[in-house]
Amino acid sequence: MESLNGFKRTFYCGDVRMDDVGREIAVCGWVQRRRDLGQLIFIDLRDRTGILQLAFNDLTDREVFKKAFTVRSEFVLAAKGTLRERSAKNKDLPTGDVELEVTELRLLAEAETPPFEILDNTDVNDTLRLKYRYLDLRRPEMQRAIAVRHKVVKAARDYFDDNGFYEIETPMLTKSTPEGARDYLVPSRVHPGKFYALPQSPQQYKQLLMLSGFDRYFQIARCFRDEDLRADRQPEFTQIDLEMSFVDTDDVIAVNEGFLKAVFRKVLDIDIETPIQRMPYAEAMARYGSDKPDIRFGLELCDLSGVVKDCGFKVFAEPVAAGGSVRAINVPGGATQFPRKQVDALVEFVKTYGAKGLAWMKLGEDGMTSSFAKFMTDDENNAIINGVGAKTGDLILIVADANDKTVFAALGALRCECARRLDLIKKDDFKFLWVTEFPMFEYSEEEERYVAMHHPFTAPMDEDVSLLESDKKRCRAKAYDIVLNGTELGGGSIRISTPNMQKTMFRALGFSEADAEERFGHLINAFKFGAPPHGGLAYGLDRLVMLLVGADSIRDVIAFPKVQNASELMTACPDVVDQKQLDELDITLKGETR
RNA sequence: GGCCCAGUAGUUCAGUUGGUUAGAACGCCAGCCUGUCACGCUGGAGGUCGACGGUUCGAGCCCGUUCUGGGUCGCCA
Repeated sequence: MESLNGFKRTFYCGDVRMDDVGREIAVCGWVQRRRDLGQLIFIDLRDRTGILQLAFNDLTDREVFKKAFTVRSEFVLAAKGTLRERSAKNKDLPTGDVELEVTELRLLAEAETPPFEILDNTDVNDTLRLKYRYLDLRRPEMQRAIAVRHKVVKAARDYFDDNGFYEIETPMLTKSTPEGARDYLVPSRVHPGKFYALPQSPQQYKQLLMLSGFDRYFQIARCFRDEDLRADRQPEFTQIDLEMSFVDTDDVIAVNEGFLKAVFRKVLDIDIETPIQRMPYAEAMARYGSDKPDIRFGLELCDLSGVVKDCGFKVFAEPVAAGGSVRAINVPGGATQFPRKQVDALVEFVKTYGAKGLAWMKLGEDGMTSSFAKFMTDDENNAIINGVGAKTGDLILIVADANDKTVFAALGALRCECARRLDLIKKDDFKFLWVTEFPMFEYSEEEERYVAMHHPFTAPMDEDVSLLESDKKRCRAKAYDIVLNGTELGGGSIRISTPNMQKTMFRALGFSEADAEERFGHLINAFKFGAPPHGGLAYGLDRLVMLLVGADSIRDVIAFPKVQNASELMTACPDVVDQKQLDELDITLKGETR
């Protein structure tokens, strides 16, 4: 192999054009492909910008040609020569009008045949991709995702700097707070038996920064949550986190609409319309069955509780009587587009969300069929049809449950499933939505108490302060989420900034004063010294990038992601450690673990 | 913790009712080829059918267990 030995690259492969013809240029990169025509060899050289064709001719330069003959896929080359116009052009390639007539070639590294081809649109097993992540990342698609990620971060730094925000780092080794997600714990050598926690978010620190007078803060913050993974959830992820002083909801929203505008302009050259539509949580649930509705398509929910509350069909009447509801989606054209088999699949689909079943009614050309017709009178059936505004050819899908949460969960998911099956979703459409006025509390079956829906530092809406302790179910918070195409991109709130309100909040959550002091004493104490009204928001950077590049999995926008069981296939971590390390940390493992 | 899906050549897949020597494409190797660009042509190598156990005269195929990966419910203040 040869060394660089003074070789200087003058161009990236993807950057050369007709204007550069005649120039002596030098490029470096990996061999995408070699085409051997006998006395001619072409090599496609790839770097992060694209591909440039290198040309070798046995008759013109025998020595260089012989070298090119030994080259294989993924070899690392440096090539110098004169750029010339091609006799046969490739209009599919940005550099397709030109090629490099190589006069000097250096083989910087050989390469074994990779376990999979370095190509876009290859559907290689995830296990293999992740084990050889460094090869997977060579694919142009992945290079683009990582580049977009960089652009978003750069846009964030530029935008927030332009708007008077300071970027401030907060600690990675922090105190464990049992509310919320499970913490990743870090043992302390200096304090045997004690543990740090990796941050789930910089929440408390950024609030303290407001109290310290920094007024506007942002951070590209790594966050950690020891919970199960999903297609859009990793245990280690990145937030674009921000906080502002002397603001109310409208101020935070305005700054963030500016930010989203800037990002979409810089990354996709798309103009987002502002102001972005806002919708209270209650309306989002009622119309879409979700607090992060995808508003690119209709299929809205319809409440049939009033229509069916006295009907003869127990499956409908009883849940209403028990305080639940009966709701429906009307799928236009569904009667013809969903044959019986697909409807059965939808029935199974809603069961995964806890629904006991899915009642359906088809308004076919040749009459009505339904899964419950025999339990209903004609008038009752007609009331349902009129209730949802169905026409001939439509399919009505109904979920009934004594618990509204189940009805919303099932229909909210069903709505999206139907849209997917009917191909109603345009992938390049970006529909933003602010969801506002979230409930302050939600009831935790597991803990048998009300817990903070957002977090315990969220301020209640001014008109609902009196409900904090008297009517938790109806109490709303100054919390808002930014939703894009059915994905929660970010969320935030106006925070509690007075010790009294914070105490009331902890009391409402059922913390004793001692509990609150133990867990959040530093914050309560700090607020005694003058906290400005403040609020902020945090984006999931990974999700934002996912949507910008149209990726289906969050793994495709993270350079080195974890798999479903939270391990990393390339380095095979987590892994066991030496006994010596454990001894230093005063940690004993249960026998069966090792 | 629950449910669903997948695992066959380096890769992506096919493999009929359980039946002779498990196939294709791409990739890889060799030869030929002066304008290719998914080059072409000819030939070749390459398999623990994820693993273990069972049923059977006989298992890639059926059954059980398990491993790996994916999706999802719970969970994710």
